[in-house]
Amino acid sequence: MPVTKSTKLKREGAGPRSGTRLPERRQGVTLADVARLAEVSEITVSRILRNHGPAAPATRDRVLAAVRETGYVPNRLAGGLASSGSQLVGVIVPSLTNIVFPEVLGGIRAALDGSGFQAVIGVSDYDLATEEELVASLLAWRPEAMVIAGFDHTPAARAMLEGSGVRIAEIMEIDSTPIDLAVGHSHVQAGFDTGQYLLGRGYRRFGYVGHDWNADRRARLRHDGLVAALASAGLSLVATQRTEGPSSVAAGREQLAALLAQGAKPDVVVFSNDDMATGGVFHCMAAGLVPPRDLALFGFNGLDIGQALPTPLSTMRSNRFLTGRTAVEMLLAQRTRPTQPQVIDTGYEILPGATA
Amino acid sequence: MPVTKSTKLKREGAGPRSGTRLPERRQGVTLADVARLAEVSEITVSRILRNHGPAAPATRDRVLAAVRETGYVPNRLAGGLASSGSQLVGVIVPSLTNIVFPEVLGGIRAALDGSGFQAVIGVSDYDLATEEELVASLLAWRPEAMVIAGFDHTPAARAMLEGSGVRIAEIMEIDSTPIDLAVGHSHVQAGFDTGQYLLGRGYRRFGYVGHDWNADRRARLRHDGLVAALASAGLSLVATQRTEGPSSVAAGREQLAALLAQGAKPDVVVFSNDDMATGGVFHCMAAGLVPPRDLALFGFNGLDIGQALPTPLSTMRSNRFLTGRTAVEMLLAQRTRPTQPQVIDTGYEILPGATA
DNA sequence: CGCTTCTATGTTAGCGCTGTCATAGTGCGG
DNA sequence: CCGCACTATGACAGCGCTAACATAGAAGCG
Repeated sequence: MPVTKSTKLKREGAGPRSGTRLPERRQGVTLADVARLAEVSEITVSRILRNHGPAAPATRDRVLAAVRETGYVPNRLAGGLASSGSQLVGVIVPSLTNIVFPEVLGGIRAALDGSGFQAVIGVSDYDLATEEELVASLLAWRPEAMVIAGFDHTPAARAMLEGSGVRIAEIMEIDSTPIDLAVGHSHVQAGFDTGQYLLGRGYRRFGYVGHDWNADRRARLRHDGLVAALASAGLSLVATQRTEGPSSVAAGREQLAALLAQGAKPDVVVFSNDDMATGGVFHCMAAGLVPPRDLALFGFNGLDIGQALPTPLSTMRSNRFLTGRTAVEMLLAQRTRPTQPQVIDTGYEILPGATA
Repeated sequence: MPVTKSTKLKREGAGPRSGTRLPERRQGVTLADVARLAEVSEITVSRILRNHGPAAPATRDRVLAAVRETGYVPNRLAGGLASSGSQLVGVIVPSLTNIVFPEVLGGIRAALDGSGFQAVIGVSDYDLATEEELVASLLAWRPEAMVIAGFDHTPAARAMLEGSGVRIAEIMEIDSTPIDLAVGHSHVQAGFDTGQYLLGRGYRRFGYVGHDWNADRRARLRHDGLVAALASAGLSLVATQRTEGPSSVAAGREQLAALLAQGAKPDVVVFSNDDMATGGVFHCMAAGLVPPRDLALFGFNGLDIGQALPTPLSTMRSNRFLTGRTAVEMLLAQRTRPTQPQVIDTGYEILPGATA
C-alpha cells in the first residue's frame, strides 16, 4: 500500500524534516515552513523579511513570530540565485599581516555598513597566480563589485575581471590606467616628494633600505620616484640594501645594519615603509646612533607604531581607510562601468616627525 | 475565464535572454551555453568541471575548450543550492587590526588550502550585537563550518550557532565549555604562569597596565590569573592602570607613564599584551629608564615587534597560527558534531627576552 | 454606483546548477 | 553471441527563493 501522503506530517516546531531516510538532515527550516506556520504564502514571508512591498501589520507580526519560533535563517544561496544579486563585494588584498590592508578593509567595511552588502575577502600572498585563482573563485559568487589591490594581474585574471561586467576598483595606487576605477595615490610622486622634502632639509647622501620588489611593486615605484628626485638634483643613492623577504621590523633593523656596514656613510636613509624604518630606529638605538643627529631616517605609511616611538618617525602618511571607503562608495554609487576609467587620488602628507 | 497560460517563450540560443526588455543582461554565460558549444549535455559539462564521474578524453577536451572560449565562470550560488553544500567556512573575529587575528586567519587559510573550501570572514569590532548579526549573516550562506573567536555570544547568536547543526569551533581560549569544539589556550593559566614566573625571578611589587576589558575578555582572564598567582604568594598588585580604548602602542606608552605617576614604585609591570608592553618600552626609553634594571616589563603574545626591540621584550608566546589551523583541521576531519564538546590546548611558552 | 486606484496577498515560472536514475555503447568470458 | 559489468552520457526533477504578473478587497470619486 502506498505511503500516506497528504497531511504531510506537519513538522511541528523546527527540526529536521523526517523524510523517507535517516531522520537527520542538515538544516531544515525553509520559507515554506515559516509560511505554513504563519498561514500565509511563501512570497508574503519573503516580502516581509525583505521589507519589500506592502504588508498588513497583523500579518507581519504573525510572520515574524513564526520566524522566531522556527529559528528560520534565510538561504542566501537560493535568494541570490533567484534574484541574481548576491549582495556581495569581492575584495582581494595581498596580505592581512601588513597592517595597511586591514586598515583598507576597515574603510571598505565602513562604506558597506548599512548597505546590506557584505565583503568577501581573498588574500593573494603577493602571488599573481593565487590572485588569479581568487578572482575566479570570488567571481563565482557573482559579486556586485570587486575591489582589488594594485594593477598587476595575470592576463587571465584581467580578462575575467573585464569580462565579468561587474564594477572593479583597483586600489592603493594610481600610477597605471585602471580597468574601471582606481583609488589611491601615486607612489612615484610620493617617492619623488620624499626626495624633494629631504633635499630641502639639506640631506645629500641618501641611503635606501627596502624589501622584496617583486611582491611589493608599489615600494619599487616609491624608490623610483625617490631616485628621480635625487637625479633632478644631480645626486644618486650612495648605498642600497634590500631584503628578499617581506617587510618587517626585524628586516629593517638587519638591513640598516648591513647598509651601514657597507661604509658609504649616508646622512639619511629612506626606508621602503614604516615597518622597515621602525627596525631602523631600533638599530640606531642599539648602536648608539641618535637620529637625526647621527643619521636621519624616513619611512612611508604613517603607521601608529612609528608615531609612538620615543622619537616619532619622519614619514609620509597615506590614507588607507579613506581609500577603502572611497572605492566602495564610488562602486556602489554607480552600478555600471563608466565609459572612461576613473581615477581618484586620496593623497598623502608628510609627517615631519623627529628622525629627519 | 482563465488566463492564457502555456507556451512560455522559449529562449532560443545563448546570450542574454531575449525578453521583452533591454538586451543587456548582467552576465550571460551559463552551463547551457558551454554545453551547446561543446555539443554535450549540461550535466556532462558539470561533471567534467568538477572531476566527478567518468568522461572520455575527447569530450573533456571539447568541453574545456568551450569553457575557455566562452569565459564561463560557474555560478556557485546555483551550485551550492543544488548540491546543498557551499564549500564555505564562516569565520568571525573581533578585529583585523590587532595582528593576532590575521595570524589566526593565516592558520585557517593554511588548513583550507587545497580543500576547495573558502573562508568568509566577518569582523565584529569586539561588539556582541555586531557578532550576532554576523552569525546570522554568515549562516545564511550555509557554511559547512564556523570558526568564531571566544565564548562570549548573545543568547540569540548562541541559539543560531547551536541550531544550525554545522560544526562550530570557538577559538583563542579554552576557559569555558564550548558548544562543539574549543581550540586555544587557557588565559587564566597563562596569567597565573606569568605571575609565577616573575615571582620566581624575584619581583614582588607588581604593576598592571591594561586596556578595555569589556571588549577583550581574554585580557581580563589573564589579569585574573596573574592576581591569583600573586595572591598565592600573599601579594597583590601595587598599582593598576587601564585605558578605556583598545590596546595600542601609544596607549601602552601613556598608561605606563600614568601608572608610574601614581607613585607606587613597582619593580615589574605586566601589560595586557605586547602592543601595550612595546609602548611601555618606549616610555622607558623616553624617560631614561633602563629595563629591567630600573623597571621590568612583561607582555603577552610574543609578537615580532616585541622581539625586534633593541631590548627584546619578555613575554609569553601564544600559537595563533597553530590555533587557526588546528581548528579548521578538526572541523573538516569530522563533519558532524561530537557528542561531547572537545577542547584542544595549543599552549604557550615564556619568551625570556631581556626586559624582565 | 460604476470605475479607477490602492493595498494586501497569491500563483506561476524560473534562477543555474547537481543528484538520481535511466540509457546507450563496449569489451569479454563462456 | 548472450548476458554482465563497465563506461560514457543524458533526461528530469528540484534545491529555496524571488520577479512578474494576477487577483481580491477597500477606498476614493464624480
